[in-house]
Amino acid sequence: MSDRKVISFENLKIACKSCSLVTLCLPMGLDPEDMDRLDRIIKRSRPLHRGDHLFRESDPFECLYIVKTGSVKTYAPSEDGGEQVLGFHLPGELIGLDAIENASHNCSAKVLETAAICEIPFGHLEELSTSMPSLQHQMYRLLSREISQDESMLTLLGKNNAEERLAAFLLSLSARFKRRGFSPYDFYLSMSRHEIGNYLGLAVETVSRLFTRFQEEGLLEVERKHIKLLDLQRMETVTRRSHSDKDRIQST
Amino acid sequence: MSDRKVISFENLKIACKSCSLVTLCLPMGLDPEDMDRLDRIIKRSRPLHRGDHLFRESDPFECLYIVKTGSVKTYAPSEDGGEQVLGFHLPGELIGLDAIENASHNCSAKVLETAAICEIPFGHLEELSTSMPSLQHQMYRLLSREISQDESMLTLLGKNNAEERLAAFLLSLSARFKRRGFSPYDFYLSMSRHEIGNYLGLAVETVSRLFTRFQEEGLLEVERKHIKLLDLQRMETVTRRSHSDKDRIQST
DNA sequence: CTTTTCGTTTGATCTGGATCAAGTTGATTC
DNA sequence: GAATCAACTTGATCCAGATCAAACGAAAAG
Repeated sequence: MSDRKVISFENLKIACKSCSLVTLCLPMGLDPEDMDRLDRIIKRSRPLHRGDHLFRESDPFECLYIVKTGSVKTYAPSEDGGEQVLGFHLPGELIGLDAIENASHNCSAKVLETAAICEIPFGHLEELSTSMPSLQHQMYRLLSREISQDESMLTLLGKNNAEERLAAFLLSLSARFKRRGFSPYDFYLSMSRHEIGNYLGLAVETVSRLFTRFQEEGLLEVERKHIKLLDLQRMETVTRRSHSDKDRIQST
Repeated sequence: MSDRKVISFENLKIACKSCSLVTLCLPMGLDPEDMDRLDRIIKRSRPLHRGDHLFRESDPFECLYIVKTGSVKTYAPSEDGGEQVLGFHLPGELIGLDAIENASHNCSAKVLETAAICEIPFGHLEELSTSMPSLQHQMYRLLSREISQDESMLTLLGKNNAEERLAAFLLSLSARFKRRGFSPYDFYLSMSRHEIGNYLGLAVETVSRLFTRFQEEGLLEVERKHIKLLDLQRMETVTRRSHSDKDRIQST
């Protein structure tokens, strides 16, 4: 009887080959047959809502997750109730790669905006990649990319001041929205000022003041979560405003 | 004629199965036959000396490197001659994993202490791992571990103050020396104060003052590069001295 | 041996961003 | 509508750690 309902559910469960994310997601570059094989092990859950967890720290590691729609943050909770935000994840991005090693998650993943998620049982994925060199290659690439990203984040936290960090953050979001077919100039933040600050190693107040300052400088317009970047070019230069000649380490 | 020389060179070129690092290195856990297959693609170069580069940023990515003896630092050079130290690498540690994605290195690797290095052509390794599930699994684990480590470094830089960072750094070195059969209490630093500071996002002077302070507090004895940790237990508590209840983010 | 050089230490001062303290603005509930 | 509450903003103050400055010591070079 409730055929319509089933059908509308199924709409969310598009196969990889008909998914708009295919060019920037895990199956990227697989040939149609391989993509089908991968497709068969992927589970597509009903949408999760703001505040829901994909997994929590110390949960047993079963699956990798890919954001299909919506957004997700990952964070490392600390004993005392604090947390370090590790990343914000947009459609097509893979979550959980840091859990492979010790078979349990060492961060938590929480939904920021209602999200459709693809679940990939890692055991199956690993098995599949044994007989599918292109998939194995893709996994190596994605793992490696995650490392590169973490390293540039380390550089950002180690070397850049507050305004450089926020500028870099906004430009990163902008570029990622662009790749996904959204405007790189005009978008909504799915995270709070608090979460941005936490992610960037800054206090909320600093983030807030910087938004105000950037607006005064004509770099952007901001109204709550709504951001309009007015000058990407100039924002780019802000990320290097303090080109610190300091700590050069002379070659030995 | 120079048989002795050849033999002494060959001493450095021990096969994985007779290498003392086998329990914490790439071939860890492979069965003897697989280990031999891996062994055959590994190149063992003559020792490199302080200041030599394994590779530089933007070099084409050909190989992964494993430190066999000595130590190596990796760092991201920036346009203006500065750099961000990304890591210090001890025997058994794999270097270059961040280069897989874009086929060229995005950091540089420089020898700190005369080092024997194993070179692993990545193309061959990837090929091999296609037909060797245990090797593939090991690669996934090592890539994942790198991500975990980078993430805990992000937390350290984002949340911890100067003394917590240095304490954590010393304990990390201590634990890694211990795993390698060296004393966890008594060791030599192969990097300068400057490089430690750079790695931890601190000024040289701060690092120096902290060493002095730790010594005054009876946590360690330091004489130039020589460190004696007197109380690991207490040092552990130093890494959490400021348990900042701040930035809790209430669950939504 | 003396001189240079580079890494390190120590002291004095300065400052970016944290912290503290009020508001303000919207959204949600009653 | 009023009341509550959470997210955000803005201002005032403070401080950890950066920066500046100077000296010291070890090791290398002459």
